[in-house]
Amino acid sequence: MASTLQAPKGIPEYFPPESAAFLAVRDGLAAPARRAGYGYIELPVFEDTALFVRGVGESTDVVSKEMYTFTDAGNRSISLRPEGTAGVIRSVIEHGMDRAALPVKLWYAGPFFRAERPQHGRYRQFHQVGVEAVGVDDPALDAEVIAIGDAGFRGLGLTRFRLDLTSLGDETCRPPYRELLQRFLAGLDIDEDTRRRAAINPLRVLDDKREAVQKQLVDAPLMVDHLCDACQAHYDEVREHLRALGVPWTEAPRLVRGLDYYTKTTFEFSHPLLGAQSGIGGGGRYDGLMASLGGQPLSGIGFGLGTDRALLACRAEGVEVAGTRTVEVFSVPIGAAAKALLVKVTGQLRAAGIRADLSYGNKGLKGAMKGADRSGALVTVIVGDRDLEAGVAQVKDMLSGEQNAVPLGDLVSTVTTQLKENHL
RNA sequence: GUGGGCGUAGCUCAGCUGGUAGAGCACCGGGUUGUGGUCCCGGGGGUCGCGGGUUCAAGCCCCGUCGCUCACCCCA
Repeated sequence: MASTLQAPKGIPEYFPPESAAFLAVRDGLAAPARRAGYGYIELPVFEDTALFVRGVGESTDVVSKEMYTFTDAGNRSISLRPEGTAGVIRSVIEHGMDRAALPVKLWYAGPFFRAERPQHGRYRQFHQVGVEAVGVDDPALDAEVIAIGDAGFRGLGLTRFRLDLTSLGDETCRPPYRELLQRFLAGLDIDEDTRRRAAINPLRVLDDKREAVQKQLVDAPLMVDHLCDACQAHYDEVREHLRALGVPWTEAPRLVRGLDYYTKTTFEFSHPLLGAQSGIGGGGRYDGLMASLGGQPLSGIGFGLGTDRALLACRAEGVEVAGTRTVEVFSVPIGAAAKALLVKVTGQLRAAGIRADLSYGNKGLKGAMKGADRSGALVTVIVGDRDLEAGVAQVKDMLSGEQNAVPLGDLVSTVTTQLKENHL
């Protein structure tokens, strides 16, 4: 704080001990996807700006104002990735993944960047865990993706999140609905800004937060009442599978997405304890994206889950996501000869798969024991000249306080068994 | 991008109507020259976010700025 150098605005940093929870959340969110046969994909953090422009379209100020865009040394326009789907689809097309067995099922995790004004749960660098299932337009796959998201949050111990679900129709039924909605909105008493939105992205008006606007929208036509037969059947089947999978949801006919390429199934996970930025994940099916990026006209479905917000949700619910104990055995040397020995022993313990640490800095015994205590170790190994002469080490159980002399030759095996017997 | 609140030790915060900084926790050391977690004693730590202004005097008042925060906006 006294330093003049600080992290860029709006970027959360995770460091010990809290960073353990971040890792646990990230891995916990990804676990269900891995169990469901999704393969990991590692993508660039920046891409050709055109990828996002084409993917997102120019409908809102998302592209113009909220992307980190710069020109590189080769005079290329580059943007830090603001989301994951476009990059995944680009990679699928570029490497011909869609020419093998379908669906292509992928998961990813990493940082994303948006130049927004920060607030609780909204950061300029944030993290998402996402999946994409490309190439098969099967309602059962929609249900799988949604169930994976649900399982991710549930696996963390979260119980208070909700899942909103709806269908946005497709190229057959959405255009006529859109016109119908626009005609309805034209008759309302709304301000200039909203009128402009109604022209560009009428569905967005449906989730306007202002009560005065919402009051006028009670009789607004809803997409779910105007689905074509194919979309209706698709949506019905998704819900059937979700029921079978035991995933609870809420019908949310006013749930919208900002982008045109979203079709049919659309969903969002949110958490009531997070304030204004309550969305912890969301996704849906996209029919138009792949073709618009130059690939085959294949459908896909995916989601992005917010790692940072999921972590905030865990805190808000009081869910403990990561164990605090990082070390099992802590070694305390008294004197140089003992240190030389315990450096070696610590290496042997680690090689045996035990989390081991030792007291550095030639601390006094008392200080070193404090370090042992703080490390959370279950067992402490203490060695001084007296022990070296006798050919033993003192092995202390930190919970009971019991301490025994163990022949140096048996040290690693004794510690191993003691850990197993007492604490596993 | 717009508006409100906040910014004092590593952390959480106190500091009355302006009189040149405190607590708890944490950290280090001692009580216990080979033993932690409790207790007692002591210690190190602060350009009071930063810059400017008002004043004899600013942590406190004013302006700007950076950051955090809550909301708007937006939300791929």
